[in-house]
Amino acid sequence: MGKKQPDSCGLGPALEVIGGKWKALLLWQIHKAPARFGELKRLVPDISEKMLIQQLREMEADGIVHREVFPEVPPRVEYSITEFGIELDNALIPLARWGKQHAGRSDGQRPGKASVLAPHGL
Amino acid sequence: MGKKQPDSCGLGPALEVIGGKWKALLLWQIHKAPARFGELKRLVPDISEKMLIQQLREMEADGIVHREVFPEVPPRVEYSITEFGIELDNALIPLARWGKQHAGRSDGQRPGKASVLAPHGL
DNA sequence: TCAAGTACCGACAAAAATGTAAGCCACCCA
DNA sequence: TGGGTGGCTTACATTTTTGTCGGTACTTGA
Repeated sequence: MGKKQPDSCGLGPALEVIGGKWKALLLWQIHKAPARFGELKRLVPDISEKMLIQQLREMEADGIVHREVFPEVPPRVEYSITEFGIELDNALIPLARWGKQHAGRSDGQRPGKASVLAPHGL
Repeated sequence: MGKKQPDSCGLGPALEVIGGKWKALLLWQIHKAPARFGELKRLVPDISEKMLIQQLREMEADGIVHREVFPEVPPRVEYSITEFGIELDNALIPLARWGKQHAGRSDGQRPGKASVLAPHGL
């Protein structure tokens, strides 16, 4: 396994970084303005703390968000988008536009799809 | 449920249509040339027949691929990309380029991610 | 001393996505 | 009559992802 097929496009790595139920939404929020943990919790009320921190950590590991701890009291941790994340964000714009334009054909959902990917306000 | 948040981007619907382990790869193959069921099976050898047909059906329901049965013998079913699918494909190009450029930072995978999304030659 | 706020961690469980394996039906060829 | 091909369908199992809930550590304020 792990062999690359000769005709691969770049969607694999990209979807690994931005796929899943929450990451796009989080990137979207963070790109609008840096935000702290609790703030994100409020902005995305349906996410559990576990998922929030998990996704943030993965996005940090992937270099698309930056985590900064301010040694204040009470403690403050701020998440902001990186240059790299901005590039990704830009690359997502056409896709977002496509989704926006064609949102609502067979809307609601296809029967049987419970929509783990982005069931929210994406 | 189903309420849209005021500041939604269009990634929700888009990821619903193209997300998951196989769809991008299938769209990629079909966009290169129309293909029949058995052909796709050969082109994407790791996919099970069940997943193949399931994803094709969903993509058909989403209007990005077209299914045509030729009343020949032996039976022939051909899957081709629709106009709508081509638009999606185009919208994916920047993302694919981003992925290609930056594939291989923390490559292999992040620890603990088993990569259900596109573990292949995407 | 007790509650509340901030930013987490981790065991366990539910839910969703994907995989396995078998079978079906119509037809051809031998 | 039997085996092979093509395009599925179905029941069941496994893997992956997401959720629930409780706990930690520190500090301020009542």
